[in-house]
Amino acid sequence: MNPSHPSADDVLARVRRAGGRMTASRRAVVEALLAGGHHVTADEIVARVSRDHPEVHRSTVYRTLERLETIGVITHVHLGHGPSTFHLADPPHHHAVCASCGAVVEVPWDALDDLAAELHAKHGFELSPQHFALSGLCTACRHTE
Amino acid sequence: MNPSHPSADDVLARVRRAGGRMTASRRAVVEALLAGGHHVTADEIVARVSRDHPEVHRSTVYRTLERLETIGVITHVHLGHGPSTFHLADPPHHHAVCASCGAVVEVPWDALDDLAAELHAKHGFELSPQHFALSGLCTACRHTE
DNA sequence: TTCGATGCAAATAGTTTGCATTCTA
DNA sequence: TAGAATGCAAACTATTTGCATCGAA
Repeated sequence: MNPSHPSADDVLARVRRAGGRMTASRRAVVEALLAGGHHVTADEIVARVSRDHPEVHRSTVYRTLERLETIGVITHVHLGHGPSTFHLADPPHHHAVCASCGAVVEVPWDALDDLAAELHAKHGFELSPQHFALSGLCTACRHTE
Repeated sequence: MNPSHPSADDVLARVRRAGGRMTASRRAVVEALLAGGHHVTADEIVARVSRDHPEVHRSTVYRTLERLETIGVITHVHLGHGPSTFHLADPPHHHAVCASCGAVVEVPWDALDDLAAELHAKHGFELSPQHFALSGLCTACRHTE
């Protein structure tokens, strides 16, 4: 099992271990999540699931994502004004979003170490897994503006 | 005029200079914004405005905030899952929100300088005025958990 | 007297919830 | 066969928009 890209079975096994049940809908959602790439919105998952399982409802997708997040398989991040995006919880990283084209840059977890230290020293604030994206301009957009 | 806390007249003057008109509703919204402290939601402004001017509609509040943001008087930031919060554009600062109690810590603009440099060097990403908050735990909550 | 601003109602996006039913363990 | 999970409809929160009217400059 490759930790950077677990299979649907891996994920469902974790759900079971956490006391959850394994259903067809659940599997469909998990497969859509994994097939959707690094950052997927609930809506993209709904669309993908609907292709093969039109009976699976939006609310089931939301509830499944909530469950997966609770047991730590995924997290969600707000990349902008639109919907949340979900991604596997590992490896931990931050997000920087281009305000112009929307490109998402994944920033290694430890890039914020110094900032975290300063926040802690000066404000007593302990930085924890990033829930909101940093914003700015990516290389391409910086050069065309 | 104290730049850290302009009067309603100051703000309305800027609106006029930008080609906008000065109306009673506009003034009411601006006054509510200034009276509301550092970080106010649109809803808090609506509530405050409604006390003295019940006829002013929510949409007017949103449209006024949009106008103020366009001309650079205010900016808005997403502190969490709820509504956006608005604050005067100066001085520029970032936000760190306690995930437990919701306390907002204002982080000086230059605290992210090193991070900005690293993002730029390694990812070609140019960090720009923060639109999303950092999350973590404030001192008090860190000690009681 | 023009055109920006307003009030209202309705639409929108994203997400959540109550409830009866279904199906896994 | 208990109770977790589902599907559906409806509610909900935050925000935006179309449109006729109003009013500042």
